[in-house]
Amino acid sequence: MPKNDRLTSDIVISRLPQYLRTLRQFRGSKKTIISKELADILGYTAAQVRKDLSQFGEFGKQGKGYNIEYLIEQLEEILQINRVWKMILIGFGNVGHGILNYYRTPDAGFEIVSVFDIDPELIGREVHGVPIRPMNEAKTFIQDHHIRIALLAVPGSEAQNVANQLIDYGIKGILTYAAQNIVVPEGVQIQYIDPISSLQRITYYL
Amino acid sequence: MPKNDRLTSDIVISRLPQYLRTLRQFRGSKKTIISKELADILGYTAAQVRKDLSQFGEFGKQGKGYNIEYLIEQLEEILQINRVWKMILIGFGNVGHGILNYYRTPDAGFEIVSVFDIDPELIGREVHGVPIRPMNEAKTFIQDHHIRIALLAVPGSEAQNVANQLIDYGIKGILTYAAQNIVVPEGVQIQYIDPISSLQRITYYL
DNA sequence: TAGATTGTTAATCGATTAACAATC
DNA sequence: TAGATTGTTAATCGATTAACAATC
Repeated sequence: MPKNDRLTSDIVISRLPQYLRTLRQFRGSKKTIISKELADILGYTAAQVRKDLSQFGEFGKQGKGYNIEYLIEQLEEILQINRVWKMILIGFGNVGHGILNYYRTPDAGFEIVSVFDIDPELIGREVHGVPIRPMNEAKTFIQDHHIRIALLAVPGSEAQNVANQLIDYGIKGILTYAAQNIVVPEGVQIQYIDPISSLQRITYYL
Repeated sequence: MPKNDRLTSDIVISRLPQYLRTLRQFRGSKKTIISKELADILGYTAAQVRKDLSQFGEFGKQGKGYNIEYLIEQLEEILQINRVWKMILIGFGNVGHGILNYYRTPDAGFEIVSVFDIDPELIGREVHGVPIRPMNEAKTFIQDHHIRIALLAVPGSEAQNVANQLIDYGIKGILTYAAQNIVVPEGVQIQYIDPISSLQRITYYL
């Protein structure tokens, strides 16, 4: 039972997946890890690691550190990834195609169960076992399968419109690959994958 | 001449690409934009937009706002993207394939000029006009073509090793798609594209 | 000129870190 | 038990925001 009361800031949440990823690397090779180790690998301070984790419970043991298996379990529960999330992918152009490929390794607990597009050429096809359906079936599909998460790979000019539709159909989380800001109502989560912005951050320093 | 003396924090830099992207959307439709508009679209405050921009110069006019074309130019200069950056892509599995597709639209000032892989099946092929070369030619290629940026799409277990090599060969900026932390020396920039972490941030709130 | 909005200062807010008592 | 490391408090640091004089 996390003691998080939504007082936890988003910046703390954004570090949890990093802790989890690092812990998984050590899984098997040893049993416990101390805050300083975790911190050094990720470039944080030991105090910050302990502070972040302490927001959700007391997972460590004084003098010993954190049990890796146990902390992984706890983080998976906090992040709600101790199950498989079924997602839909909207748009099957260059980007969408790449995304579908990316998620073929389903180890991560996220699975694309259907693609949607408006191109009649694509509709009805099946790629890597995932069917491509027409956009106008999205509403029914989302509702019938209780889909909460959508991956957006449509042209930037369409992104906001499509997002609005999806939210209307019941989608609560959107991961968009369109380099376009999307405004979402309270209670809907949006995350951006924007390699160009990342590259621009790199070139600034070169 | 930016008055930035490396006192500018990375968090400010990370917002510049967002400002730029938003400005480009408005390009054509109007001549000027005020800080409040820019802020509202991105979910910031007007004060923050003005403060961020003021770190680099006085780009606005009291009573008028910012000339969009001019501000775009300035941001492009600050971010050093008023030219085309030639990049190499390391690894041509599922992920690498998707990445190559992604950068086929070369409007953004970033271009993949060569792919490198170790798979003999792939080496020698050419995809979308981009040749796939053996890893052992990377050093010469990087040095001959003065490549500064590499996209990394190798298995997580290889990421650190390959990054070390690339840095040794002269690479100064790495955008990695591997879900693995990479330690780089001072002066080398690293950015992570990690959709799984982004999804985990989403599921936390669901 | 009057109105609007910038650039910047000072105040506030929040996040990070240092330090240490608690305890494994 | 002695040594190590946690969880947490208090101090510090840095980022955001409010407010306003300067000025287009």
